[in-house]
Amino acid sequence: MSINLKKLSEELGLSQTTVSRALNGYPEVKEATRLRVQQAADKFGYRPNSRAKGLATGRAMMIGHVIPSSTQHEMVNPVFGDFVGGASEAYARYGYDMMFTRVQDDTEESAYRELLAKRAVDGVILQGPSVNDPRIHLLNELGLPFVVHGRSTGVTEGYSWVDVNNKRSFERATEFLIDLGHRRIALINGLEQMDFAQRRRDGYLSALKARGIDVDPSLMRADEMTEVFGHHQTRDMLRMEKPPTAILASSMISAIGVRRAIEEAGLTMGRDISVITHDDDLSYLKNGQDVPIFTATRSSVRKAGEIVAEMLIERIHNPGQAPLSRMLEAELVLGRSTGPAPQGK
Amino acid sequence: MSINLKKLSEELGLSQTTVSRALNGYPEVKEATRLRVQQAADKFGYRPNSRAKGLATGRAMMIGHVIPSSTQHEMVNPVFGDFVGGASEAYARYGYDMMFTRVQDDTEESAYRELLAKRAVDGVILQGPSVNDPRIHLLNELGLPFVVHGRSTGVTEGYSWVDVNNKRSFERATEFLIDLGHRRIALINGLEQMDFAQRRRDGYLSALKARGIDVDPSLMRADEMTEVFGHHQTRDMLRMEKPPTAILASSMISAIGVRRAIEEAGLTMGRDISVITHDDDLSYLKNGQDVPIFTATRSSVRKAGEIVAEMLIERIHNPGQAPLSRMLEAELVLGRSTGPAPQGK
DNA sequence: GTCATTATTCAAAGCGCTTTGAAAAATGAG
DNA sequence: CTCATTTTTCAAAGCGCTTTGAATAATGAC
Repeated sequence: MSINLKKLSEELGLSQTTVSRALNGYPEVKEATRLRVQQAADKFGYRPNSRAKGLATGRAMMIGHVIPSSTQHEMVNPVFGDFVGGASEAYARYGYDMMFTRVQDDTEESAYRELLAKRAVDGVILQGPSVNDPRIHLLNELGLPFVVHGRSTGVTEGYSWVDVNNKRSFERATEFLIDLGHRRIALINGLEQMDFAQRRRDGYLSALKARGIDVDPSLMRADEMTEVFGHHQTRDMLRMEKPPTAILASSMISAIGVRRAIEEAGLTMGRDISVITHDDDLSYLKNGQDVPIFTATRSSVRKAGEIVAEMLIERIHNPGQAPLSRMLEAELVLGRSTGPAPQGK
Repeated sequence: MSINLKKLSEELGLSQTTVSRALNGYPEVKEATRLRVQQAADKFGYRPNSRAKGLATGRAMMIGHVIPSSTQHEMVNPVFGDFVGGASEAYARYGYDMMFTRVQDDTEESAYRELLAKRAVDGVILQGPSVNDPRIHLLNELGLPFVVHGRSTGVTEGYSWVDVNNKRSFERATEFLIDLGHRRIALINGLEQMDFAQRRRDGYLSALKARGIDVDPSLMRADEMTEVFGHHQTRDMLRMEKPPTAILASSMISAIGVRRAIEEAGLTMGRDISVITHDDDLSYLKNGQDVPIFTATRSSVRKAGEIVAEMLIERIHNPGQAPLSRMLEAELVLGRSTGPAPQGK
């Protein structure tokens, strides 16, 4: 079988204690010995068995991500890869690995309990929080370190989070459209129970209200943010008696569908109808090269993943410390999808 | 601290042996005892510590995925989420978890060695193989069970794989375009060193050759399959003296860019210029609802993930067995993006 | 050269589980 | 009621590491 600590120490004529200490950088070992040990370890390609090490230290050096299987689109979704990419960047820096557990939606709670009981992870990241997300209370109760990507309206107890200022960014986007003269502004949002969707709607409504513009519920659509959804809703709204002159979309993917519907209707985006989308700055779906295709509220989800991961590691290393939080501001980038509201409409 | 086997067995007045056996379904324990143990375990929410269990059994119940950090777009890419979603579905069925390790590109080899030496995983999945991928030899040498998603041209030793018949599907797509009267057919492919890109090109070339159509190298473009890339290359080609009348794209994402460029040029897709794309059948990026947007070679990458995972588990459970393989045929779905070649062009 | 310090090294216990080999309990044939 | 068999349970070893408390070696003051 492969080399282990016992064999390595026999090979060196040293005790396991000394070899272990040498490799883990403890001060009570002679520099010359440490060097000798190090070289032998390299030579034999020795790596401590992670399970044995974890058992002895009580630390798994592993971060858990729990993926409910039903919420296919919101989780196994376009941002997933980039978010995970950012997070894993941070994990790698601190020597952590990441683990995914897939669960049936109704067993998500027990999945967390199990993760803790099995001592499989040192902490978890909670993705895609809904309004009043019950998982937060559960995790607090369990005492398992966690950080939420997003927030959960309605939850009163403390928790650590990293979130984009969704309300502010959609408020700004809406104001911008109003300034351009738009009055009939549609919102193509993500699933209503998702917290981010709620906040974006709040921002949208708050801007309309501040400018005294009536809210038309038929201009507000919400569902999973697929391309098809964006297309479908836009086509539908363009057939209305008084169609919107501007559309606010919650993701680039749905915005692409919006664009498709606009063009199918023989209209031109940015002239006949304006579009602003949220842009997660995905690596494979850049918003154009020099000039952005869409005017957008931009915030890198990859960066967010990195920050979330770093915060979690911080919390794992300093348990008992008060919850942390970090608000990220989205930037409003101007593209070619917006223009003055057409006259006489 | 939390409950463990020792405490549980004390609680029950039984030995650890019996409790362990009862929970693991061994036959040499009285049914009444098993029931009593089971109930107590449930009551206390007992779960065996996975690291201790792994140490004792020598099995990690964990599958590894190694993600090279440079290949951002090809790995942290749109299909990543769906592929992983499918795989995790299969893992869950067999009680495995999945683990991701992020590595610097130049340390990928040592990452595998380390994974093995640390005994952190029972097997790994190799994603995104290039032509002559050196990782295959490495993994064979290490004796770590693995399955490749895709194949690697040039590698002569045996290995298990699951792949789409990329050559055949692009051959068919090209033939289809030729049948429609197209003669200047462009190929907007993925990175050249990727094996799938190579095979698709082969299929494309083979169809052209079979019909005696000259190959124009200026119509063949290859790079990371982003939206921007599809757009850029298409715009570029449309400005040629003799622009293509049809375009073959390697992914929906680039096809969306292709479409954007076509429309920006004032042309209509399906009439002025035909497009066929490969469609991974992503959950958030369906190719239209009833009528597909694009004529496409379709093959679910989610399904592929599931098959790959299942094959890997099979190999883990039966080591030493001859390599397995599975070829998936893509289906050619007809959408609105293709039509007869325009006359006089 | 001696003895108190300090620097190194070591043996053994412990992390929480599985599993081997042995012991105890139950069963049944006679 | 015995004694051989079969069931059921148990004590202890082992998985590969870290870490405690003790032992040994090196150092330096006198």
